[in-house]
Amino acid sequence: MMISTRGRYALRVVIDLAENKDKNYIPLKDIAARQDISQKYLESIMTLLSKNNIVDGVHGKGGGYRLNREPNKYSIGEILRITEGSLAPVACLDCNAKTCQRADKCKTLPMWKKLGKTIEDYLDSVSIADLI
Amino acid sequence: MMISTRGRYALRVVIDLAENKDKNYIPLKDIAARQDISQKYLESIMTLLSKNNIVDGVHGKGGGYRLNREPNKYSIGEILRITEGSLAPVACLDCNAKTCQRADKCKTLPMWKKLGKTIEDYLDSVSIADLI
DNA sequence: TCACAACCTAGTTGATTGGTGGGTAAATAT
DNA sequence: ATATTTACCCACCAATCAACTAGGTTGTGA
Repeated sequence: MMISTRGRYALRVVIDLAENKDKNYIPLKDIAARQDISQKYLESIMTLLSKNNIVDGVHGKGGGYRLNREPNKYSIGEILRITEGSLAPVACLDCNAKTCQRADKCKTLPMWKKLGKTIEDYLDSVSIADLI
Repeated sequence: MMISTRGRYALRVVIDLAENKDKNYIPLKDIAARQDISQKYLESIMTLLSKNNIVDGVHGKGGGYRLNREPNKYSIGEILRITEGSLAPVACLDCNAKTCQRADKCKTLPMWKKLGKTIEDYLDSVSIADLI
């Protein structure tokens, strides 16, 4: 299992925001209700998305969240990389992994790298607009 | 992170056995030493591989493990599917997952399916012989 | 019958997942 | 002003899993 609920929920939220981008600033309560996801849990995900400039959040009455780009400007890969931390299929490929001392003679490393690139290429090639 | 040490170690063991397939029945002790992996931990992995007909194991003196096919007859996907249980990138795609009631209207499911197929296709296209 | 090696069962430790609870800060409506 | 609404922040928690470890049992060859 590679992608946890954090990443999957984040995608669903961004899609939800994209589908409602005419009415700007949507309160989290509405999204949580529509998507049937715990509002409290979504909060932590939205903070991540907000801090990483995926959405804009506005406090107070009439506030909520809004996309800051057109849906076709979001790739799935970008959102998942933020919420999942990394898309690497094995620990050895994680950017902040200490380099394995077997790396130079490792028979499997090139295969893992190619797998990783295959995954990233696919996820970067699909946009939120493609999913609506 | 998708592939754990179980799957990665399993691949390294099979590669090790493939590289030493002339001298048949190699004790786990030797493999563990060469690969610098805890012998005890490897035991549980080997039992999996043995039960799933990836290797043949023989008890007693002169015993050990041996591949039961040519290296090019093992795909990476087959070995990982056994050791990891599933290669599905999300829980929704796991074969023994209860089908989500949102599935029919889920905007992301087709994308996950395509990602899953991309991953499986790649891993099934590479054989152990390709890694030696 | 001894040594060797696979196989079996049952822990343990630490991290991660998927949350919950209880606030504070900012913006708007009244 | 004040109440209400909303994002945002911090700490905690239960369950699960990963990655081992310990100790024993069974089968095999010399």
